[in-house]
Amino acid sequence: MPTVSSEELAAAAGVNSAKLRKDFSYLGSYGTRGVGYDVEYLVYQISRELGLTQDWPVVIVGIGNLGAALAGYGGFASRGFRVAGLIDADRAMTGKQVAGLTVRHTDELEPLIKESGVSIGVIATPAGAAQAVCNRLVEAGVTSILNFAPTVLNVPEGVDVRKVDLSIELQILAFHEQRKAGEEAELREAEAADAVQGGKPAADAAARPTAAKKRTGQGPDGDVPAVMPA
Amino acid sequence: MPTVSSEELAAAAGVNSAKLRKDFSYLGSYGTRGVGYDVEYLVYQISRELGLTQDWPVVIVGIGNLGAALAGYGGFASRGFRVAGLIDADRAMTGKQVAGLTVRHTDELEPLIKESGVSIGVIATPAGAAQAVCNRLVEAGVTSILNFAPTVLNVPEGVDVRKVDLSIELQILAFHEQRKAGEEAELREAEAADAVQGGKPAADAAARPTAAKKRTGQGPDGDVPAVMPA
DNA sequence: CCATCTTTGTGCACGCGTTCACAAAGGCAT
DNA sequence: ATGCCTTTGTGAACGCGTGCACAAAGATGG
Ligand SMILES: NC(=O)c1ccc[n+]([C@@H]2O[C@H](COP(=O)([O-])OP(=O)(O)OC[C@H]3O[C@@H](n4cnc5c(N)ncnc54)[C@H](O)[C@@H]3O)[C@@H](O)[C@H]2O)c1
Ligand SMILES: NC(=O)c1ccc[n+]([C@@H]2O[C@H](COP(=O)([O-])OP(=O)(O)OC[C@H]3O[C@@H](n4cnc5c(N)ncnc54)[C@H](O)[C@@H]3O)[C@@H](O)[C@H]2O)c1
Repeated sequence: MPTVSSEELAAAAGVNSAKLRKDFSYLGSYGTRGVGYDVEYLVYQISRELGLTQDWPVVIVGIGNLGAALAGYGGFASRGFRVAGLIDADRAMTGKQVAGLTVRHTDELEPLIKESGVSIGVIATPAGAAQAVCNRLVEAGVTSILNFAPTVLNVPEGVDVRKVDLSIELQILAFHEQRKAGEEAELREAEAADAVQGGKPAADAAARPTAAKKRTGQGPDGDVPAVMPA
Repeated sequence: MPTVSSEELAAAAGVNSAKLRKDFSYLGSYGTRGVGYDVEYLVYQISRELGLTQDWPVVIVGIGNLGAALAGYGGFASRGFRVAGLIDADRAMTGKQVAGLTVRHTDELEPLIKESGVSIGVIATPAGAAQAVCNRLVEAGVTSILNFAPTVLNVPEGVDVRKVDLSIELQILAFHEQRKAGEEAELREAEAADAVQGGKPAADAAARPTAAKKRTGQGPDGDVPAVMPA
């Protein structure tokens, strides 16, 4: 398959083809009208733009359950990331082999960063230690941080932080789950109310009516979730 | 601290106070003008709205490095999530204790979900197995899925999927990192160009001029990242 | 060489989330 | 009781991303 059209790519990615073309247009005009995009060339251009053609050394701090899993994760290497070092404060951990790498003590954090030219740090320590670790990383020259600890990190301007909070991910799912349950209950209510005509409940459920529209005064304080955007 | 103002909360969270008030208003009018919000009451209302007052049983499928870390993570229980069961396809894993729970074989997936009333599933299997696992989860009644495998899952309508892709998180950081480097380089160029007057480089850097504005024709194909929104 | 057909690149409009700004509400001191 | 001061709740405006629709471009066949 030497070329692809924006339509095909959009269908595969589940997005609008116009959006996809507009996004590509920011990278330049790499397509050929009437034909589509040259796959190989496009992959290269996107890779280059995303920085995948570079080698990014990364340091992981906090080699506990999560840190160890991350250290051994093969999916990083394939995207151009290389684990340059593993750091832990626990002396018992120091020197141990994790995923083929030797765990080094926190004391060696700064020299490691400077020697390896690390600019991306991953924090997988307990929440209490995260800010202190963050400060040391930034001080040593790290300008991008991926934070797994459930804390908001304060960093100087010019430093990027991305936070991955798995509890919040689950909470978001639970929130929608609760809403789904509430909608269903309300639907059943409505069904029972006008049970005169034999409606098509399945079709109604699929049509997703804007249920729970207004706070229905049924509980003392409204046990049904309020309506908010998205 | 019995009450807080929207201004205080907004500062702590790093958002606009008007946005925060408008968000709260979707839950109802729980504030008192001239005073602020009653902390205890607000916490309860938000918890209830988010579904934190409920108990959410969760099943984790794929007890490898990541799955085991998740199983042992204490941060879930504190938000109302309870690991109802651990599932793995590897017979060697079956029966083993992980984080105080016994790993059960994939055969027991359906009965586990039905017995425990699980509606949220976590997929931590290799990418190749993810879709099959997803299908079985959905078939058994799970309507929310947290997916760690680097694959796009196809699910029927009414099922929510959230995907956590750690490689993409790193890629986003690397992308900004690359852009920062490009901006700096361009800044140094500009500095060298009008080095006639002794400017204040530090202040300039802080002001973050919209550098890299247009594709500067310096490389054969532009080695500087293009400009795109956000 | 011209006509036709496909697909790109993009101007424009729409919709939604965010922010501004202010009237209304309530506490509190006099 | 009255007036002042603080803070909420929200209408209106703004900005930005998304999607529509189409002209321009280029390939392809006659
Ligand atoms: N395990 C999970 O699945 C999971 C999920 C979501 C979030 N998290 C978060 O990730 C972080 C780590 O989780 P975990 O389960 O791996 O915890 P863990 O206790 O297993 O590991 C923490 C590690 O950090 C090390 N450490 C402590 N202080 C340090 C410091 N100042 N410098 C360097 N290393 C230090 C400890 O020695 C330990 O090895 C926690 O903040 C946790 O909330 C974990
Ligand atoms: N380890 C990480 O830090 C990390 C980071 C990002 C993403 N991921 C992704 O998470 C997934 C798991 O990663 P891992 O490092 O834990 O891998 P792993 O190989 O250590 O664990 C995978 C586990 O899944 C089990 N499994 C395989 N097929 C199964 C099936 N059909 N049903 C049930 N269980 C099955 C295996 O027996 C194994 O125990 C992968 O998709 C990986 O790409 C992992």
